Amino acid sequence: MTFSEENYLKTIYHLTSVSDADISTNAIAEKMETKASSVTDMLKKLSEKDLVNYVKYQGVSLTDKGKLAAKMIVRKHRLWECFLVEKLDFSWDEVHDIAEQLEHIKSEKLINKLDDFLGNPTEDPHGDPIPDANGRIIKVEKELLSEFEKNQIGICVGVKDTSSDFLKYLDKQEIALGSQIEIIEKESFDSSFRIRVGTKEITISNKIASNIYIK
Amino acid sequence: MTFSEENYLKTIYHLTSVSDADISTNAIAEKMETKASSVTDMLKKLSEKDLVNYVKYQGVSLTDKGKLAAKMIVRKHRLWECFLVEKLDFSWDEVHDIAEQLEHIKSEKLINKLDDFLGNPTEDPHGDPIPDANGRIIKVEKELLSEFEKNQIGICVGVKDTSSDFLKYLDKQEIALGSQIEIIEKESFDSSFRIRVGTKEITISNKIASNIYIK
DNA sequence: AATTAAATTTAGACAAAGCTAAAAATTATA
DNA sequence: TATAATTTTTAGCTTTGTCTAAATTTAATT
Ligand SMILES: [Mn+2]
Ligand SMILES: [Mn+2]
Ligand SMILES: [Mn+2]
Ligand SMILES: [Mn+2]
Repeated sequence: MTFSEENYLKTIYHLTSVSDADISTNAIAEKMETKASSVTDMLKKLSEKDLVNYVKYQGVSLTDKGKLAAKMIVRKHRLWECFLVEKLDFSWDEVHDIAEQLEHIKSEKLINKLDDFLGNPTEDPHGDPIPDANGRIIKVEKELLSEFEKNQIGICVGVKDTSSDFLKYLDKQEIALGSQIEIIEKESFDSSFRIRVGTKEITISNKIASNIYIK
Repeated sequence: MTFSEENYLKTIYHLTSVSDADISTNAIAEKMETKASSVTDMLKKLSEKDLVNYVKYQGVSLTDKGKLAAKMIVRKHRLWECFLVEKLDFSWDEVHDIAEQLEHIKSEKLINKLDDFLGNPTEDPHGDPIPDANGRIIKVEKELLSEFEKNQIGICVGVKDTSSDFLKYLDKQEIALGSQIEIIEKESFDSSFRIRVGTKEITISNKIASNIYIK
């Protein structure tokens, strides 16, 4: 399997996890910053290899084989992110791009040994679940901070947007995985929030609140 | 720089370290298990990028820029081999192929942090030197066991052949880096050796002896 | 020095993965 | 429902890295 094929599978997998319905050519093209015509070419190839169910003009979905392959790539990506943060002391906003490369290293033995070396983590540095060697995922209940109401208290357990910019913003506000967050006020006009993080009180926009997962 | 370009540079670098003279197209083709015509194409491209000095029909050598690039790839290869052996508990005969993939990961920060994490090793699991971040190499004096004479004693500090087969043979004979080796007898007929490794006495062929480095 | 052999390069082809522009199918709208 | 807009596919071209077969250059041998 080529890097490119792996990247398409991963993208389809991620798009599937939000929409459930078949994925459109354009959706893939947009997410991968490529052209629809290139996507069509690749879908034919992946279909030929029984990794996706593809019907012309009707969108695409992963086969069982394709889904497992995608999960294994996600597993590698997230385990390498753990390694970078926990062993090499990278910050959580620096690891994604490097993991994008490392996820394509081919060696089952390597990834399983890495998994053990890291103590078989179930979540990556952004709170996303890590599939095990069989593709099984432990799903954790979590809600967006934006869905919370006044006086509710929760723990930050993940982020929806994992861009470096957003993560750096959270660092600045001292919001990290494990931080306790209390809703002091919810402004009805713009749905912004007044929250308490640790000892500090801050105001965050609704856009920020809808990218933080709370439990 | 593409994977392929990096592999050519590395190959030229390794061939240079044994012969010193300009490297022939055929020598590169043989080592890379590719065709001479493919090599010619690539040499033109590398020359265009000032990574090699290439004169048609006259062979090729690395420029300073090319040599530094090659050393950085070797640095990554050997540091990853250390990681695999020391942290993930791979044996020395399993790591080369995985390192062939890992050496192409692009991130200076990653490799320097990995270097620190490993305690800045100067040698890889096969006794080969690891260039530092500036490309400097600490050369260690070493001689082939085959050059040794009766009654001499030395320590195994490296291997010339790093194939899995040879390394497994050494494992079987309980020869490892750091093993003390004493020449008991050198057979004049076939230049084979009777040696003592630790408490055991064994006989090895000249071919074996000329792939073990001793200090 | 002439001829033969070996090494090297060139020419032309191919697969992978991308692109643009045009055609076709689907969906939305008047 | 007919037309317009959007989405998707096809056709044809490009780059990278490879190959085979033919041509050229260099080296070796009579
Ligand atoms: Mn990531
Ligand atoms: Mn992540
Ligand atoms: Mn190696
Ligand atoms: Mn090595």
